[in-house]
Order: sequence, then C-alpha cells, then structure tokens
Amino acid sequence: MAKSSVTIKDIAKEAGVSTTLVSFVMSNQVAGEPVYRVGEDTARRVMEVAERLQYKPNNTARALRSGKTLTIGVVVSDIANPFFAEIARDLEDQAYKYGYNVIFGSSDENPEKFGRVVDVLLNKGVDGLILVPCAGSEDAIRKVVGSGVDTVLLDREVPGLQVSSVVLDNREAARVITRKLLDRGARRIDMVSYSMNISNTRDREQGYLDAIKEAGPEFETHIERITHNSYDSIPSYFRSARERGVDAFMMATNTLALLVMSEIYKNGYHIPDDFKVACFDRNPLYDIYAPGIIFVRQPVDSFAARAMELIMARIRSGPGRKVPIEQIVLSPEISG
Amino acid sequence: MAKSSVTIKDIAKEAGVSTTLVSFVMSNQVAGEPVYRVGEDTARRVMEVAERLQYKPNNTARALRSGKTLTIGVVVSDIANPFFAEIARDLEDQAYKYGYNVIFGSSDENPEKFGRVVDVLLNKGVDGLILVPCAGSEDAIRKVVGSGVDTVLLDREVPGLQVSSVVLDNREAARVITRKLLDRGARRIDMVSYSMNISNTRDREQGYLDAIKEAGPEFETHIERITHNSYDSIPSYFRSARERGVDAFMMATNTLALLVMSEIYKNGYHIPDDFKVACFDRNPLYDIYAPGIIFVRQPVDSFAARAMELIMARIRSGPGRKVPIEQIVLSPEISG
DNA sequence: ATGAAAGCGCTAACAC
DNA sequence: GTGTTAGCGCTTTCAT
Repeated sequence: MAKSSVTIKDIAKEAGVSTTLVSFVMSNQVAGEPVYRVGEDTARRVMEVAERLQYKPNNTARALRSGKTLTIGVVVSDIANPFFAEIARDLEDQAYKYGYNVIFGSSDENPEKFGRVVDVLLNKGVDGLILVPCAGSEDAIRKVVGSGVDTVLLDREVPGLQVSSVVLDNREAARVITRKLLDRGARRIDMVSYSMNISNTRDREQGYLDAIKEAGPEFETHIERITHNSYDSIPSYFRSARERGVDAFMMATNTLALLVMSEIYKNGYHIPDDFKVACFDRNPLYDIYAPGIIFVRQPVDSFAARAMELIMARIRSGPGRKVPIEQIVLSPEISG
Repeated sequence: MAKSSVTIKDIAKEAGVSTTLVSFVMSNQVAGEPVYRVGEDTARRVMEVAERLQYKPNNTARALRSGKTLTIGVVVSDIANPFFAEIARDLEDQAYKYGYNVIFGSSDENPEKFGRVVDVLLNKGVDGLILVPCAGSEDAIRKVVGSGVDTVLLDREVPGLQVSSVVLDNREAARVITRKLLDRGARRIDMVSYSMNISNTRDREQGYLDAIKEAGPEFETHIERITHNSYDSIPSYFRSARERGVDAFMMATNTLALLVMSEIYKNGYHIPDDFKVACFDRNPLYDIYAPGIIFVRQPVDSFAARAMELIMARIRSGPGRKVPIEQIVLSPEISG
C-alpha cells in the first residue's frame, strides 16, 4: 500500500461527524448526485477536510465490504498484437468513464494459460470479464459463464454458448476485400490464414470462398494455413504460390500480411504491380510499405465501447439476470 | 467476485478446529514448510476439507488484514512494443515463482498517463512497483520512491535518484554494433534515434559517437532524431541521407529499424548490398527481411529475473530499509 | 439529516 | 499444538 494513510475515521473526527456520513459523501461525489441524506454544508465541509488530509479511499476495504471492486478483467489473446494493444487502451478509457478500472492478462493463444489468467483475475476480485477466446478455451469460458460471472466475449465467439459478444462481420469483410482484388484484375488469389481453430479466422476463410465462388467457376481457391508463431514455411509457400500463377494474396491478419509482403519484396517483386494484396487490420508500416494495399479497418473503438456497455449493463443489473444475451456484429470499413 | 464462496469459518466448523488454525494451514501450504504450530494430521485434515469444499482464499480480505496483496505493479512505456510485451510475459512468470502476481499498465510514453497509472496501481494495493520511466516521468517516480514504495526501474534509469534499476549497457552495445558496421566496410553511418529524452536512447547515441570517434577523424556522424509516433519525416530523411552518401544505418530501436528498412526496400535498394544496417532488439521480421542485419539482442529474461529479484528483496526486507540500492547493468549479446 | 453498530473474510497477538 | 480475541477500513442496515 501507499503510506500510513488517512482513513474516514480521521476525517470524521476532524469534521466532527460520523464515519457513516463521511463514507456517504466520499462514495457519492464520484457517482451521480443523490443529494438526499446529506446537508449541503456538511458535505462541503467533509469534502474539504478530505481534500486537506489528502484522503485516498482504501479500495481493498471497500471491496471487502461491498463485494465490488469496480474493476473488470480483460484477457486478450496476444497483448503484443497492435490490434489488441489498441483495444486494451480503448477499454481502459471506456472503463474510466464508468468509474471502473481494467486489469489485463494475455493468454498467448494458450488455453491453459487462458484458464490460469482468468482464475487470477477472478481471485483478484473483478466484477466482470471481457474475454478474447483462443482455440481450446471453450471449456474455461463455459465454466466461468456457468458460475455466474458477468462475461462478454470480444473479437471471437464460442458457438453454442449463452454469452454476450462483440465481433466483426468477418465473413462479409473478407468477401468484400477479396471481391476488390478481383475488381482490380486479380485472377488467382490465395488466402493466407492461421491453422488455429478460431471463429473469426474461419469466418474470414468463408468470406474468401464466397467471393471467389461468386466470381465464377473458372477461379480457383487455395487457403494456406500457417501455424501460429512458426513462420519458416512462408518462403517455400511463396515459391509454390508463384509457380501456381498466383497474382494476389488475401491475408487473415496483419502479422501474416507483413510476413508475406516481406517475402514479396525480398524476392524482388513489387506491390501492387506484381502482386496485389488485401488483409485484415491496419499497421503503421503499410503507409510507407504498401500504400495501395486493401485492408479491413476494424472499428476498434466500437469494439471497446460496445463491450464495455454490455458488461456494465450486466454488472449493474445485479445477479438477477434480467439483461438478455446480446450478440453484436460490427460492420467493417474497407480502405484502399 | 466468483460465487457464494466457502470461508475459513466453514472449513473450521467442518474440520472441528479454529479459524486460526485453518488460516495458518492455508497460508503455509503455498510457501515453505515451517511445520511448527500445527499437527501433522490436523493439517492434513484441514487441507482435505478445504479441497473438498473447494475453498478459495479471499484475497481482498487477506490484503485488508495483512496489508500485503502479493501483487506487484508494472508500468511499461508501450505494451504494444514486442520488447515490452516479452518483458511483461517474463515478469509474470518470475513473479509466479515467488507466489506473486503482476498487474500491468502502459504509460504510452506519456508522463501524465504514467502518473495516473501508477496511482491506480498503488490504489489497487500493489506491494511494489517495477517501472519503465518515460520522458517527463521523473517527478512522478521521485514522489513514489520518496513515499517509501518499493520500486525498481527497468530498461531506463533516472539519474540522480536513489532507486534500484536494471538496464542494458546501452552505450557499449551501441559502440559494438557501430564498430561492426565499420568492420564490414561502412564509411558513412547515420544513427536514427528518438527525440525523446530517455536515458537508454541517450546512451545509445553516445556509444555510436564513441565508435565513430575511435574510427578516426575522417568519419562523419549524423544523428537523426525522429519524434515518437510521427514517422512521416522518414522518406525525406532517407533521401537526404542518400544524398549525403550514407551507406549504413544504426537504429536505436526495432521500430525505427523496420521503418527505415521499409524505406530502403521501397526505394529499390537492398540490404546489405546497398545499405548496411544495425539496430537494437530483435524482430520476427528480420529473419526473412534482412537476414544479415546486425542487432543487439537484449537479455529479456535477465531483465525480468533481475528486476524481480531486486523488488522481492526490498519487499521482503520490510519497511526497515536494510537492502541497499542496486544498479544492475546487463551485458548485451550481438547477433549478425 | 445524521449516527451506532455490525460485520465483509481474514490474520496476528496473545493466551493456554 | 490450538483457541480467543481483536481488528484491517470501509459500507450498510436500522435507528433516531
């Protein structure tokens, strides 16, 4: 803890009132203004004393007594990914508006770690959970939701589970950017994806297939599934793609995009002259690297805002589950 | 919180002992084995009951009573940076070994946010702080350290402040890689750095200057300082560098390295034929992007391990400041 | 409009 | 070896 801190008792004594009153004043200065139950002047005096004594409420005591920590736990799949890093930032800002804090964990796409991190957060006493599922995390999520913890899923969903979620319309987004590649003259588009079994990746693949199918039977498809974090296979994959006459790539993530684009440049080719490229998510490197790239810009701020709204609604409704499950599907913006 | 949880009281009743005993058993099963004060069989019985009832200790109550949260707060300067993302992971693992948890915040290189995040962590009741300073965070750090919170600085230091720290020998590392560029035939090396006033960046610049000076008076130096997160100036800078006959670049960070390397490729040049490149920190993209690149590999695991050792030593010594301030300087490894 | 009193779940003296 | 007794700082009935 900080230091030999000032307590409401000190303030009560100093202001000549009861601790109850101090408690009340301190709790209601942050939130709205239910001015009943406290005299204008008394309140002012208490607040002034609190200010002067540099009173900082002890959250631990608050939490113990009230059962609420005003903290929500967030588990992302990979905090090093710019997409999630930004989500994290936005969630923090959103939470702040509600008078809440956020504490983070990263599963690193590992279901065991996912479970551990969730346990740690729960043990720290979070009031709710915002989770980005990873492959294999279904059981852990089911357990948490089953135990009555307010939960919202982000970016990815778990089919067949009664839980609120905020995801992108991945299938449609993938369809649109693939279509755009075709419109720009691509005749043979490969999709580069992950082998992980995750809802959004699967949906993106589906959208790719949709677009190619719509284009006509003369167009072929190929989905190259890369194992997460083992990218050695990319050079040989690229060679084979070239031999197959591929003239465009659609990537499921910006990491994959960067990797494939690097390979393209490394082999002396250019974008978009030699290969056209489309992908998901923005990256600062695009600007100077591949100005003409087509990409899906996910509305990160909406992800954060909607997720926070959902979780707050659940938390505030209390254990009397009156808030219905809600599945929010966000529309993508396309750039390039 | 989780659910209608089981308390030590329940266990005490069920096992026919006092809550004190239960408390003692629960607290000492995690840590070492000071077996005094508890009967072999009683202990076993208590643990068995705890197990059966699925007892989970309430950390909030523990924290309130004991004043310790077994949690340390970490503030990094940018959680989206792979270097810090890995540090974060390692710190988590290290903390786990001591029976501690870690909670993160990111300052985003913004001193106001730095202060806010530190306050939030302190308010949540962390037992200690591991901080990556950012430009302008000196006052906030001074205040925290002054108030007696156990603190360790990581990656960057604040000169003239009595606080333990773990940093790389940045000056020497920079000198070595610059020297290596010279050995490989570079005649005109520019350094690309940040304009932020941060100890490690300054040290790296110094090391660069050292190496060039050692090489002889016929070698010129140029340090290009980029403003954090505004990279539009890079193309024009690159043009000017080319005109000045620059044949090698030394970058202060991997972000800068990626940006400059992209610019090099974009202009149709190659590494290392047209330009030689050296930089700090590893990046997955190097492998396929610039195989011959020279880079400083920071011993991330040592950063985490040493920092955790220092903070634990301080925490365990209690408020009776017997542990001396320690400045740990790690040696770099050079690759390429 | 205000206060007294009872704890939240746990740990730490201090008995025995 | 084990139990009793106090609280940690705060919120929350329930009186007044």
